Amino acid sequence: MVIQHASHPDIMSVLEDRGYRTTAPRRAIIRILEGKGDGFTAEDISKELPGVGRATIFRTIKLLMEVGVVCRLNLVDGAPRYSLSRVGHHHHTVCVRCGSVGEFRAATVERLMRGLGNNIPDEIVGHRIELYVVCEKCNNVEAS
Amino acid sequence: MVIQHASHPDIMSVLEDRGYRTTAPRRAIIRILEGKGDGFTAEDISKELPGVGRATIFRTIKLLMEVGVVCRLNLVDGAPRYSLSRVGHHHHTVCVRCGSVGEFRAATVERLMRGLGNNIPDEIVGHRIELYVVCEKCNNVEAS
DNA sequence: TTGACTATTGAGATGCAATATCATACAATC
DNA sequence: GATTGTATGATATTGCATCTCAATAGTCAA
Repeated sequence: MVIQHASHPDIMSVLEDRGYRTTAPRRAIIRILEGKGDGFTAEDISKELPGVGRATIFRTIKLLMEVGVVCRLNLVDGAPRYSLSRVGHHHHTVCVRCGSVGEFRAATVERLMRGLGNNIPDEIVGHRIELYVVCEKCNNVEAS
Repeated sequence: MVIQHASHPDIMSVLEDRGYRTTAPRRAIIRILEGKGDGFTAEDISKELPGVGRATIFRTIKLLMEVGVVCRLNLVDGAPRYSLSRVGHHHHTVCVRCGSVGEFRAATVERLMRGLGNNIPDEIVGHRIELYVVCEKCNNVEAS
């Protein structure tokens, strides 16, 4: 169930297919993203690409969200975090110790959500789940 | 399952029990909160209480979150919204049309979350669920 | 009740992420 | 290579929230 190393299609070509232009800043940003783990911030990218304007970073991230390649997490504290969507629909785990972010998906969750529709008067059109966890790494540190 | 009019204990006395002082600004803010529906913003309150400083609004909201009376929603767009926690643990519905916020809780959700623990390597310490819906009101408007 | 102690407040400055503006640069197409 | 319109970058600006610090006001003991 945990998503580990599923590869994603070439992100740049996804943009091209939608008629967006291939530009150097976009390629640079995407290259960074592909190298990063989940849970990066816009600031992270900006630091690694001092030659690229802030606005372009945000614009590109927004673009990538629109095409479904990147998704955004609104954590309670700190700056919003972004992560690559290696699969279409998924949810996130957030480590309360180190802040690392992971992805997961589970069919049971989706079934449950559909079932909830019978119990509330509103029409459900989407959902979002975040699991707060202590990740393996932090758990091991604690144990040692 | 839907939480409708469950009453909450006197909020001010919750603060008093924790040793916080009973002050006029706090009473004013709490009175506003009690009259409001779910999903208000800090700005809403600030507008209704021009005599109270912004900092105090935010400080008081923060305080109420700490004692568990108010909870915060990080929506994708717009300002963060707050709502009274009429019950301890619950989740929110957010109408994608009008932005209204509701609360719900369901035992099945909680059971499911516990079950998920067996499927991911991390230790689950909490969770958060948001349902995006078209609320009854908006649905009716659409139908007419 | 009075006074002292200390939490709390308010006005404005400040921090920080994100967006808007707009002249310029450049990718795509012919 | 010329043309056209998208994309960019520097900067100003917005928006939410917090910090600062002197002044205010709750609380408690006497």
